[in-house]
Amino acid sequence: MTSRIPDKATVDGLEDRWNESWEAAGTYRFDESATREQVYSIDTPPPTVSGSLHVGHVFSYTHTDVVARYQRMQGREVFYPMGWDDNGLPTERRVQNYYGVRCDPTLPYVDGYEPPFAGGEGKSVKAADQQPISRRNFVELCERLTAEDEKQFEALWRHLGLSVDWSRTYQTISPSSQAVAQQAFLRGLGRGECYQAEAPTLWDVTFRTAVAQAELEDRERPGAYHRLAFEPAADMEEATGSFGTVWIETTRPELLPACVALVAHPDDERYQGLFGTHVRTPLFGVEVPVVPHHLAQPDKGSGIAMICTFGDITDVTWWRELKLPTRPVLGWDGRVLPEAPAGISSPEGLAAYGEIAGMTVFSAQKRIVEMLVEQGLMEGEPRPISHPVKFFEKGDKPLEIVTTRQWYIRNGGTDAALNDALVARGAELDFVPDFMRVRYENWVKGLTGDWLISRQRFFGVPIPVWYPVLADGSPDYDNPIVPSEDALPVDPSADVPSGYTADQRDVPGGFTGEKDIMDTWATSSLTPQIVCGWRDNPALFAATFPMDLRPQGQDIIRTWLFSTVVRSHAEHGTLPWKHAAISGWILDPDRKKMSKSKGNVVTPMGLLESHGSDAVRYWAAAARLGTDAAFDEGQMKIGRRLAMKVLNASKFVLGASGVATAAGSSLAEGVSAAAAVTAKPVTEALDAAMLSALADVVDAATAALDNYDHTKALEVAETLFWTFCDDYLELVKTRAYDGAAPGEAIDPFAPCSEGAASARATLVTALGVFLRLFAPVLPFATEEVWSWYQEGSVHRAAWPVSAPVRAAADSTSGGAPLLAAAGEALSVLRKVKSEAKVSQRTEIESIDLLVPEAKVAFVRAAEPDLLAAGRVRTMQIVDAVAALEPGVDGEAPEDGSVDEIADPTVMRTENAALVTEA
RNA sequence: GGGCCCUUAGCUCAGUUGGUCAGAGCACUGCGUUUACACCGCAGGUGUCAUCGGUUCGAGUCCGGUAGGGCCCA
Repeated sequence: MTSRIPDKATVDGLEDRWNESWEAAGTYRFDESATREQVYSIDTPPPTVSGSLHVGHVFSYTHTDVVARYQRMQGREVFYPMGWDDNGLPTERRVQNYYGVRCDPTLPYVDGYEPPFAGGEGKSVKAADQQPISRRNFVELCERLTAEDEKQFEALWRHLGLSVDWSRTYQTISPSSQAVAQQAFLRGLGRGECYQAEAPTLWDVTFRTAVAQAELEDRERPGAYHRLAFEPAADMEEATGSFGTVWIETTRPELLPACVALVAHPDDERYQGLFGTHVRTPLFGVEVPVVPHHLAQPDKGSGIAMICTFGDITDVTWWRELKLPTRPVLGWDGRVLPEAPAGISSPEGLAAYGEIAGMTVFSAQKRIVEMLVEQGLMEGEPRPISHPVKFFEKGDKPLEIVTTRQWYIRNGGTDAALNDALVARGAELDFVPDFMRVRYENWVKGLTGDWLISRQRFFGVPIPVWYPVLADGSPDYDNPIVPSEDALPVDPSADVPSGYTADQRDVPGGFTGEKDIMDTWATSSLTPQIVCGWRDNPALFAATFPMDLRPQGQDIIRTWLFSTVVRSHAEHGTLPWKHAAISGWILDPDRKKMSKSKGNVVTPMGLLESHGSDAVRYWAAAARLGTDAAFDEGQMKIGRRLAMKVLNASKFVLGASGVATAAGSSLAEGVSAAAAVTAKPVTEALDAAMLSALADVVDAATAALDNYDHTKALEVAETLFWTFCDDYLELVKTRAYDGAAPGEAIDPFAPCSEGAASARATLVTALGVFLRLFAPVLPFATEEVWSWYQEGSVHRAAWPVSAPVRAAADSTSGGAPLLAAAGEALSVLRKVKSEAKVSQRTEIESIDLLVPEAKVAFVRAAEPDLLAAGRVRTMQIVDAVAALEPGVDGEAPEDGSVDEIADPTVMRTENAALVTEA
């Protein structure tokens, strides 16, 4: 072998070598001068850097990379940036635990602050042990940690071989991302899509922030029904005469002071006479009406329930639709408010309230129950149940509902026309696989309110408004002061609005800054605008937007995908992308969704290092979009075997064709040798059949990839490649060597027999096609081979087209069936030796090959190659059907095979005479 | 409670519009020191296509029911 081509091929170590080379050559650099028609743009999901990457990420990002590499080879200029989602609550929590700190916005900034420790990963630090620091110090720590995380993420992605343009990374917290988020917000404010409202809001008491509908999840939690006595008020006694105590059942007796009504189903006969009359709440003695509403469930508890402001979202619906008063009792810390709500006025009521004021929900419930029991207002013991309770998906305490001023974006939750328009956008989008569209539609049609975007947190994009401070010192929320777009990004808590001076902050007649930040989705819903340069690079924006592809997980269709559609629809009146490719989950071998803990045991970098990146990519590419896949290291081993096979088969092809000899002197020689070899005519039927089959595969793989079906593309290429290695190479080996002795270097420019030239042309042509077909999935092994005898990168080479391959093959018909028939014949010749338990090198003195009639011509066409590959001296090819007729083949089977079980559609042998070694 | 996906060989999965669709690979067994490859090659058999009905000349394939698994939403 030459020095260029290693004596012993290996897939190990290719990652670092080629990553350096690609970086140096700018192989994946995006050319900004490209036009929209030339560009293929991908809206890659920015991973949350505060989490860790797991095998699921490797899986889905590989899918996207296969698309990127394919499109690049198709000649598109691929716009494939990578972002980091470092904005938001997950980062805050990680910083708290990693550095043992907590943000206290009232504290001053400390220059040169160093946290108590670093690296407290994994364990959570109790709030009491966290050092309180200023907001600016806290944000600096967030930035410091995310920068570290981002380095590690990039290293992993590079090792995996993602062909992103690493000069185009972005962060969702960067100033330019903030500016985009703020500009989009201000545009929305101008159009009325962004608005603020004082309304009941789902509230996480741990994080003390509002939470959006999309961030909710139900969790089954134990609770208990408490049966409480409501005494009739005067009007009820009058109306009903004898109606006594009304018993209701509730899981939240602590909300009794917030009770504003009782509700029953309008058709519930038990309570017909009560509607419109009043009862008095136990302990607090507040008169509340009994009202009918269809959402009341007659079969739950006693069929009549108390409405509190607010116990759950049904309470909110009742409160709104029935226009009930507001009597909140919980504050944003999750504790009972110090002051009793309006309505409680009796000394007994106020005294009872005093007993629970300031308590947590848990303690308040306990105390209320004690009081109810003492006064005989509760019947029996609490009845334990298990019921679904709303949680913030990242929280661990049940959500409360608190009335606060918040910012919203219209998303069709309150506007039927907008809802229809957004459903129509979903119909316009090409979901891969198509059934994922249903998830989008279900979500959009089921929205019950607009998108709440304000968060009472610290690390995020500030809502870019100020408010005038009125003479009484209160903010004038109705008249926000906005910055100009060219001043963005702004931090209203630090920056001063134009027309004001810093000393006017928070004083009457002055201004006050909005303290809330935006939810992280309010920024990440703008990834197309961020990466495409909407704000600051109009030429780039024109060349890349609307984008071609949004790859993402199915779990965030309702959040990321939908919110991106909402923003693009509002700002640009278009879809943000044409296609949405949805990857499935990785499942444990026991078919459960891969858990975080298990995902961490198998670290992605460990996998890549032990199997090789190409092997792991193969495993990922072998799973279809939208389909859950098993975590299967066996599949990675197969991928590794394929990559090894690519290297070894390539070594053979280049050696037997003589290209390796030329490449040994210089790459340029190798290139011209490959050109010279492939320029020779393909004269042999078997060679033509190989190329014809290959042309079919090129067409099938191309069609599959155009359809985002990387699995099919890989499968067809892989199947033919194994036929190429196992059968075709073996068949033409002898012919291609053209009499060269073992180890003898073949001169690719020297004259050779027509048959050898035909074989060599086919081998080198096929190799070039296979390498390019595999390049998107196995970028390292294919690039390695490409470098042995071709200039430039295989990843910038043109995707193969079938026409020239087919043209080279058209001298003889036969195609794939001929190749298959020759392979089958080779197989039965091998079987003779395998069953005789002798080496495949053993020669066959003579043999009869019984061939189904339809294949006879094919086998004859490949006869010389079969004789050579099978080491057969004389072979009689016989029609298998005719052979069944006694005497037609001239003799009875001598080897004892029985004709009556023979199937004339199956190729087989008879009368084999092996040469016994002396 | 509603929606979506899945159930094919021991395992992981293909099976386009109903008609060679009963398939691949892995695993397993046997053989083999081949002028690419031991991180290898060759040769082997394995299935009531979850289940029950229906449509059809014909059903893994289309329709309905049931059971199990997964996910999403109430």
